[in-house]
Amino acid sequence: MPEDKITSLDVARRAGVSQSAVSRVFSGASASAATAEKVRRAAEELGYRPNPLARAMITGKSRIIGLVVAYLDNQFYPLALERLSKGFQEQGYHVLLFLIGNDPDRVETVVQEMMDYHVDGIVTASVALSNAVVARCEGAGIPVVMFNRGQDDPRLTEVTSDNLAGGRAVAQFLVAGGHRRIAHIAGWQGSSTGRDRTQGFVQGLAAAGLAPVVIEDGLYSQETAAALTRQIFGSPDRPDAVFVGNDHMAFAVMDTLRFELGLSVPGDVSVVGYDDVPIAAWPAYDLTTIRQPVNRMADATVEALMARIEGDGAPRHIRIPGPLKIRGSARKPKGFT
Amino acid sequence: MPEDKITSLDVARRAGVSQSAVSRVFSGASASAATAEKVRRAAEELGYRPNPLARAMITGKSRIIGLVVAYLDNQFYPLALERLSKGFQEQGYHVLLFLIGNDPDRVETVVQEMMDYHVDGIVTASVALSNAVVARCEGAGIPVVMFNRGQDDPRLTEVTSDNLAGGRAVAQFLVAGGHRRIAHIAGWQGSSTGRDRTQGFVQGLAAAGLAPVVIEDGLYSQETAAALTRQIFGSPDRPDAVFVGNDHMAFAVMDTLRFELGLSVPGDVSVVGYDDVPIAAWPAYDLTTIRQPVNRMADATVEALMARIEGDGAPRHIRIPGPLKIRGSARKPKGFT
DNA sequence: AGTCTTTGTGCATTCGTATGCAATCTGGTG
DNA sequence: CACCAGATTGCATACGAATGCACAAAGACT
Repeated sequence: MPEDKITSLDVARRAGVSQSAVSRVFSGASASAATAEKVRRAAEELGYRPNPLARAMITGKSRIIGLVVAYLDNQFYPLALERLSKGFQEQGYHVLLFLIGNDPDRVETVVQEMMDYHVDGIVTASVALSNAVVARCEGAGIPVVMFNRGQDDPRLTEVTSDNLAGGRAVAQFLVAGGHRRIAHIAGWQGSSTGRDRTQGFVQGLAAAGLAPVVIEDGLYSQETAAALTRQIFGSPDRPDAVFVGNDHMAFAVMDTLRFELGLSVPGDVSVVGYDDVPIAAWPAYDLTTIRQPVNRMADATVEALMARIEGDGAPRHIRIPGPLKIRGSARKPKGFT
Repeated sequence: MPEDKITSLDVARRAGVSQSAVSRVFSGASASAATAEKVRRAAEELGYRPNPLARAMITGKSRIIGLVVAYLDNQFYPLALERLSKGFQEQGYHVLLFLIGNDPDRVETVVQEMMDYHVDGIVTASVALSNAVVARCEGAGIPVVMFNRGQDDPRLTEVTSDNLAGGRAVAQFLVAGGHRRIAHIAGWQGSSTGRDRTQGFVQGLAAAGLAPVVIEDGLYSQETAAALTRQIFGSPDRPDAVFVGNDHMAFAVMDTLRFELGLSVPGDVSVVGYDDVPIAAWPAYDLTTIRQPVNRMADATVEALMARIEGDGAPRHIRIPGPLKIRGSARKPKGFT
């Protein structure tokens, strides 16, 4: 098994053809059946594999996708990452992963590094992009798709679920359940998802002539959510329902309600989340929530990025609807199932 | 802001030096202070950044690490991934991520693809490697570190927690708690972690003159674990304690015990897990478990791989101890806290 | 049979950086 | 002031594959 650095030239020699012939066979350009056969055989025997780095240098296409994620501690992101990664691999691309925490400066650095590697495209998951960064990618001809975040930039492709509609659906559901004193521990208001869910929710309540008795920003943090829960539900005139900006915070809210405040869910308080991560279906939580279709969102992301790389397609804003998933953490209105 | 393809030659011209001078300044080779200054200034003005692909072609070093993971649905892995990724980034390396599910053939393919990209090193997380694959990496001079899995191959560096000791600790704890009828829903016996934990556990019980009343392979699957729970704890002469091969299965076990079988944990059954993922600390589970120090394991992995890339250091087997984390899901022996 | 296409092939060059070698320069020393 | 060691620098080439161009071969057609 010959292992050391077989180049196209080696193959060419063995097949009795020129190096360019080998290149053409492997890059799909025209070649006669006879030549192709000889080349393939020789390549097989030598264990030749084209060097993607060399190829990238000439063509400018690396077949690498840059993937930027802030954190992985919300189950939604590992799942998205999994699907995205597999999707790109199926398309013959590879994934260069960057985890940046929430340091906005890191984004700059990281985008720069991706451009150094001549990535063919970039996916950002729940990461905001400054105008300068977007402009730079645009200038370099690198398409960018934002996953699960929107910023209304016409140069960007965005894939989100319909957070506005989701928020509204939660409002309707809680109202239909007879709740009138409803609190909202919101998703981080610095993010489009957080804002949209809140906005939809407020609209939905308004349509019923109601308003949240309290709105606080949970910052997508379990600690913050737990603290807010103590504050909001610590007194006797507490609300009897709460819409929480994502599932992970909702779990913290439920735990705090049940194990610290001794309240029953949904007996004393109805809780609704957002995401429908797998944990939401675990019996311990059995959380009513809006389903974000991760897989469909990831697939759409892959598809959209591929389209932009191939050249077809302008930036689009893709919004995927997410149904309400009714479970046991919130009082069920009659007629709902 | 000049954005298009600035090369070292452009910088050279502007700085009035040769291209090689530029190269030397950026690759840390010798250069006079004056030249370096001129070059840096010119580079700065032009917005020049060295092309890592071109560099990789010459040097054979890509500064890319290949990272292979099977799944991300056990919270342990996203956390590991996060830490590993950040660690490598701090060292100036980049991470090419491969998710392979549990298809053993994918490993072959994926390793081949990593070698195509001339990765400087490979980390596999909970993935078994065939001898052929190990040999090929060895032959290509690419160091491999296995994270959280061992296969006693002297050519490989492995980082695991001390699963044997962990299993033993669980046995001692349960015995000290007065349990005598103890079941074991094991981690996948096709993995070293699963086998070692089981072996340690059995040894630990044996030391007290006991043996598990039943051992079944939970395959690291929640569905399987739930099904086994029904089977094992469905009859009146059920065990009063169970050691589960990892936390994620333990959550399913607890849910099944409580919500399907109507049993109390730890009242009727003590449950102990393995990993101490963050969810284990959530009040709904409050799971007693063996802590796998993810961060320390990841740091050790980065460090070990770096060492091997730099050339120093032979393959090592690194075993990091993991303490028992006592919470509320298992009866506490007197004297333990 | 002769000319025009079409298809396939090889030659030479290119991508952007690193590096061996030889030439030049620097400063120190006798 | 001449000379030498050491430090810098530029030149040319290499890494491995892709591609424009010119040319050769094969087929199409009158």
